[in-house]
Amino acid sequence: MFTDKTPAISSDPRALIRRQGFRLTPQRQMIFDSVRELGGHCTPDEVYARVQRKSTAVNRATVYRTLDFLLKLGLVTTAHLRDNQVIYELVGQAPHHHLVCQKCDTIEVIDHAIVQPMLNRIEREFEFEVKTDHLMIFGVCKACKK
Amino acid sequence: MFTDKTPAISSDPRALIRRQGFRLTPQRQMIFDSVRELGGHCTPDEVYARVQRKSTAVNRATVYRTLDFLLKLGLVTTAHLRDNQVIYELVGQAPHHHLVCQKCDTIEVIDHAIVQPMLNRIEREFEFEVKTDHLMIFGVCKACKK
DNA sequence: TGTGCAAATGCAAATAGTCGCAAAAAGATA
DNA sequence: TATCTTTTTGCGACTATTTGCATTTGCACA
Repeated sequence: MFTDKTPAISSDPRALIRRQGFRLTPQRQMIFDSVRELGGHCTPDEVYARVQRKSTAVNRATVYRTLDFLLKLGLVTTAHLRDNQVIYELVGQAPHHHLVCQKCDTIEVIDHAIVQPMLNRIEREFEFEVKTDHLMIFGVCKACKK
Repeated sequence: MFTDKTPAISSDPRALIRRQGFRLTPQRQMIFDSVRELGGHCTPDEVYARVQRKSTAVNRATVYRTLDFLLKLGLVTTAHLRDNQVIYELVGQAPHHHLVCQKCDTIEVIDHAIVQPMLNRIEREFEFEVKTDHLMIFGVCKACKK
C-alpha cells in the first residue's frame, strides 16, 4: 500500500490512484479538483463548501476521508496553525515551507533550499529518512516587528 | 498583552501570570501541574483526566481554554501529529525538536543546535523573528528503514 | 476586611471531526 | 454487457473541541 515513489502529478491524480489499486470515484475527483481550485491551500471546511457547489450529494465524512487518502498518497500535505486549524496543500513541483506571523497571520513562503542543509544533516546524523516537505515556522514578520 | 520576554520558569508560573495582569486561579494551577506531572508531553484529554483526579469540578472547556492560555503565555508549546492529534509540551530550559517516525510512531528528540543555523539564516534573510521552538519533522526512523 | 470591576469559569448548545456498518459502485473478468 | 469481488460511500451515532452567556471569583484599592 502506498508504495509508489513517483512524484505526484498534481494536475491528474487518476493514474497514480489507479496504479496502486485504488478506485477513482467522482467524489475523489471533485475533492481533488476543489483543493486545486482553492489555490492549493485550504481547510477541510472550505473543501466541503466548494465540493457542495459541484454536487450536494457528497458527504462531509467523505471529504475528511478523501483528504486523508490524498495525504497518504502523497498528493497533498498538511500543516497545522497554532489555533489547531489544519491546512491542506497540494504537492507541487517545488517543495517549500512557511513563515507564519503570529501577529498578523500572514504566511510567507520560503524556498526548500533554506531548509535542505538541515534536513540533510538530520538524514546523515540520525539515519532518519525525512519525509517532511512542509515546515511551519512561527514568529513575527518584518512588518509587525516595527 | 503577553509582552513579557523573560524565559518561562516552568516550575512556578504564578509570577509570570500575575505580572501580566492575569489571574491565578486554582484551575490554572491544577492544569499546569498536571501537564508537568504527565512528563511534559500530553494531550488535552490526558490533562483533563489528570485534573479530574485533583478536582472533579473542573470543566472540560476550561482545560482547553487554559492550555491555550498557557500557550499564549509561552509556558507550553504545541505540536501536531499527522493524525491531527495535538500534543502540549512544557517549555523547559533546552529547546529541542522531534523526529517523528511515520511507520512506528516513535518520536526522537533532537537538539536545537541542529536547527539553529537554519533559523538564524531565516532571521537574517527575511527579517523574521522566529518563535518556533518545536519543529516536528516527519519521516522514517533508522529502525524502520531496514 | 469590604467593595467593585474585569477576568475566568461552568454550563449548555453549536460546530468539527471520527467511526462502524449496510448499501452502492468501481473495475476485473468472463 | 453481466457478474463478482472488494473498495468506497452515505448515514447516523459518537467523540472532540469551540463558543456565548450568565455567574462566580481574583485581586486592586479603599
